[in-house]
Amino acid sequence: MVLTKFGIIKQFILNKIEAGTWPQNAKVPSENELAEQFNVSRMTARRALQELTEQGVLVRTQGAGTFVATFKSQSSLLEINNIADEVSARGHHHRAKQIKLCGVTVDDEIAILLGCHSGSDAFYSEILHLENDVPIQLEQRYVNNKLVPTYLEQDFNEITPHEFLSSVAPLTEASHEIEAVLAPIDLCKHLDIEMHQPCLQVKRRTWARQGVVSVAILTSPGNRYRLGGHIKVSTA
Amino acid sequence: MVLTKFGIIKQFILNKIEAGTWPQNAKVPSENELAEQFNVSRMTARRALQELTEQGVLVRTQGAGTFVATFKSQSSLLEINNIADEVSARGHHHRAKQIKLCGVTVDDEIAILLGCHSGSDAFYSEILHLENDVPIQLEQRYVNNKLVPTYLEQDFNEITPHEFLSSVAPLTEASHEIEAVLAPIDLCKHLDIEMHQPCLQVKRRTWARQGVVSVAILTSPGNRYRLGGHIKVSTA
DNA sequence: AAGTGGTCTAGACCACTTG
DNA sequence: AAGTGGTCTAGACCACTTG
Repeated sequence: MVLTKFGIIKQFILNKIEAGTWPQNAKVPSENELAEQFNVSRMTARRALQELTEQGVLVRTQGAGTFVATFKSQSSLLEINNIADEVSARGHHHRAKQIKLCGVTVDDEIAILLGCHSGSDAFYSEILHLENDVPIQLEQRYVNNKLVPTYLEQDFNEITPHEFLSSVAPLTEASHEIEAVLAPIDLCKHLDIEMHQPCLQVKRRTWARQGVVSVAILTSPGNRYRLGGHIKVSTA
Repeated sequence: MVLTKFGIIKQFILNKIEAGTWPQNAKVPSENELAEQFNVSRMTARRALQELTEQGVLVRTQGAGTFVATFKSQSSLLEINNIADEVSARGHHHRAKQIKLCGVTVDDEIAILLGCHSGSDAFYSEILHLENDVPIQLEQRYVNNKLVPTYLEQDFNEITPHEFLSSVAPLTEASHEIEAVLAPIDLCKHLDIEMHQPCLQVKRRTWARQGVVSVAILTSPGNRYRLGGHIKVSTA
């Protein structure tokens, strides 16, 4: 892995904050100071500060400077994938049932999301998650077969795709879309619900360093599952 | 409002997508093409493409090009409240219609959420948000009458509750619960949907420094609204 | 081989905040 | 007045994908 210059500067800043050297509201070096210190152009130093600001780690004010944010915005969205832990945390029993595990030819939509070509091959898994033996989520997942060549050799009754993927290609990024939908009839059967029952559907794309690892479509009956989150806004 | 050059290019691209000229998966002009067309440097054209990619509007692949994304991220969780800005960002027209604005006696559930006693008084507003005159969200909001005594004097056809509340009691924290539900019949009427239509419902509690400011119940037709988000894990 | 996006430079001018 | 962040330029080299 080749490190970028702005990545090195980001890590430097994160380390200082992590170590407590720069506490909340502390002023961090200016673009010019970082540029000189790391012997890079101002634009490169700027990019490091900019990305940490977008991540909610820093707060910037024109004319005044760049500061460590007061609260770090946290999101439980990152943990959406980890339904096994979530169920366990409620003191309930989690079980996963592998419905499908195979290779597929990807269509246009999935190809773009996975960052591969339409018509190329990928792996596909379909897993039903149960909480105390009640179905709470159907996980349909397309996996990049180049990044995870051993995916089809797993037994997803024993380990969740999320756990397995985390072990071979640690998550670095994720994006989600959350929608309310009516599930198609085959999904209704798996989830043991009526067709008119609203479902929460999360489409999630996950990245590792090497690129897009997988695209998951998570469908849950509206009356058995909800998402929650708590966010603290960085304030001055 | 001073427009930036990259802002003009972003708007140009959004308009093309909006108009259907560039459908999903369509290739958009390259950095060099945009730079020439708008007579700007490549870095400026790049920034427009980059920001739209971060917003989930575009997808980029090195060597291949930039494409219109299949899933459009519509809203990040932090900005759930700010539906007016969100609609404007899509280049659409936002309008709000005040349906109710009154005092109420709170029941047990709302009392707990608002941090007051059951049977005490609070303010209540009901506002319908429209995007290009199509209803996209019904906002039911209970407001702490001690922290915001002037709430009933506002005209929420002119200013959104979020804008008003932000001006008098800046947001410091928020929590959400997201669910898929079937809307009760009166909500269906306001939203102009059939009763069997699944809806995305967000219950949001917001804090200012002084305490809980308000509890909002945001209900949107599943086919007209979705939530999106992108998270980066801190990495080098 | 040509085109694309990813990173980076060394400058510039500006609006803004601070002492 | 000096420093800061915000925007922008006109170049450069690279890794990667496509024909």
